[in-house]
Amino acid sequence: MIDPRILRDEPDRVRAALAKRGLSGEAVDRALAADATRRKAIVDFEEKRAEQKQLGKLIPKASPDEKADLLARTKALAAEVKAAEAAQGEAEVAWKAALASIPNLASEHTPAGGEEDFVVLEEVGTPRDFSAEGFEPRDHVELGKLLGAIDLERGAKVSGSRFYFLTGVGAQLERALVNLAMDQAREAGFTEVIAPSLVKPRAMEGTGFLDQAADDVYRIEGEDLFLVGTSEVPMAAYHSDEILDAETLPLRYAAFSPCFRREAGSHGKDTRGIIRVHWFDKVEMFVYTTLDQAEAEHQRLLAWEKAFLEKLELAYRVIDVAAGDLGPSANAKYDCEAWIPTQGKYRELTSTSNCTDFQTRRLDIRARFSDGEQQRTGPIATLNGTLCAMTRTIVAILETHQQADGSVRVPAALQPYLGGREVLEPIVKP
RNA sequence: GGAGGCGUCGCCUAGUCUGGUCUAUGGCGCCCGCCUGCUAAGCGGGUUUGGGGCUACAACCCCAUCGAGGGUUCAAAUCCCUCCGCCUCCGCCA
Repeated sequence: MIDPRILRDEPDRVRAALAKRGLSGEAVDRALAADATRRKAIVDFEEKRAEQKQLGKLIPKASPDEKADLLARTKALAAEVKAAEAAQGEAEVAWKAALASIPNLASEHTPAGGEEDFVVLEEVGTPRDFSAEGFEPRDHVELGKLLGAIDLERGAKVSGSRFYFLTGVGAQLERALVNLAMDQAREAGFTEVIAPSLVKPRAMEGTGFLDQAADDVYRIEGEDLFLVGTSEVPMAAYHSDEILDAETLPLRYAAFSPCFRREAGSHGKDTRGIIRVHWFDKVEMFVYTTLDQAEAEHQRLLAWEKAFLEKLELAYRVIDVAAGDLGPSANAKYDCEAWIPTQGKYRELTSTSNCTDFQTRRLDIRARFSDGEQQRTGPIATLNGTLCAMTRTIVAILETHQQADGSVRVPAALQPYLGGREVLEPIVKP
C-alpha cells in the first residue's frame, strides 16, 4: 500500500499518479473519507476505554455502597466500549481496503498510458540476419525436436496444453542456465536461495498478486495455499513482520523456484512452443534496500540482467514499461526483450521492478535506522528482477544460435556449464 | 495422522492454579549520565511495537499490545473456545 501520509497531505499527487495509469481518482476520495471515519472511531473508543479503566480501578477499593453504584455505571459503559471497539475495527478494515485499492505511484520517468506506450531505452546487439546467411531459421519447437530437447506432445499428454518436458540437452541446458545465473548472482554478492513455491494468502496479498492478477494465480483446492507465479512472492514475504537492521541493507537474494501461471485471458496467445507455459523455472533477484537507494538499485538490477543476456550473446532491447502496465506494486519497471528470429520481434525475457515501500508496508517490514544518536524505524523498499526464466531463455538461445544443419552453437560463457560442449548436435536428422 | 508439553515488551525469566495491588518482575545486553589517570567495577536513569491527540515526523498525554482471533466478566497475561508456531514421543514417508 502507499504511504498514508502522502495520501493525506498530497491527495492530488496520488490522483495524478492514478491518471497516469489510466485510472480515476475516485479511490483517493474513498480512502480519505475512510481515514476520517477511522480516526474519529479511534478517538471515540479510546475515550470510552480510558473512562472504563478509571472506574475499574476504583472497584476493588470501594466500600460496599460505592461498589454497587460503580458496578452499575461501569456495566453500562462496558456495552458502549464494546460497540466503540467494534466500530473502530470496522473503520480500520474499511480504511485498509480503500488504501489497498490504490496502486503504487508511478515514477517520474515512467511513461503514461498502457501496454503499447512503453519507451525503448536502448537496443543491444544486432538481430541475426538469416536471409544473408542463406537459410530459413527453424523455430524452437522444431529445434527442440531435432535436438531431443523439448517434448511438447508428451507434455500435453501428461499435463495438458502449455506443458512440456525438457529432455536430454534441454534438461542439461536448464541446469546449465540455473548454475550460470546462480554463479553470477553469488559473485555479485547475492545470497542463493531455493524458495517454496506454495505460499499462504498473506504472501500473495502482500505482493499485490491478488489484486489485478488474481485470475492468473493457482489455488490449492481445500487448502489455504497458492502456487506462486514468481519467487518474488516468497522472497518478499521472507522478512514479513520483521524489523531489519538498516546496517545490513541491502539484502540481496537470488532465488530459484518453479513458477506457475494460469495464463487466464491469454487463450490463443503464444500457443506454440514454450514461450507461454503454465509452469517454468526461474532464478529471480530480490532486494531489500533503503528508499534512498531504491532507484540506484533498480539500475543495478537492470545492469545484472543485461550482463546475463550478453553472456548468452543475445540481441535485445530494454523498454521502460508504461504506468498502466506496471502491476499494482511497481513504481517503475524495465523489461529486457530478446530478439526471437522466427517471430521477427523482441519478446520479454526479463523484467525488473522497483516496488519502493508498497510491498513492505503490506507485509509489515521495516528497518531500524540510527541517525546519529536517535533511533527510528522506517519503511524500506523491495525490488525484484528476473535473472533467468528458463523456458524463454532456452527459446532465445536455440533460435538465435542455430545453424543451417539444425545444430545450435553454445555461447562461450555457457560452455563450461555444459561440459565444455561448443555445439548441440541434432539427434534426429533434419 | 495420534499423544503430550510450550509460546511473556532484544535474549533469558517471575507472574497463570487462587481474575483487580500487573502502570508485567528480575537478570543479561544495549543507550545516557555520574564517578574515575585510562579501562574495568560501582552508582543513577532509560531501553517493545503500532496507533491517536497536540504538533516541528521533538517533548508531552492517551489507547492498544503477554503467539493470533473470539468468548465469559464491571474487570483477563491469568478462566473458556478456535487457530497458528515450536519442542518431545509414536505412526508414515523423500
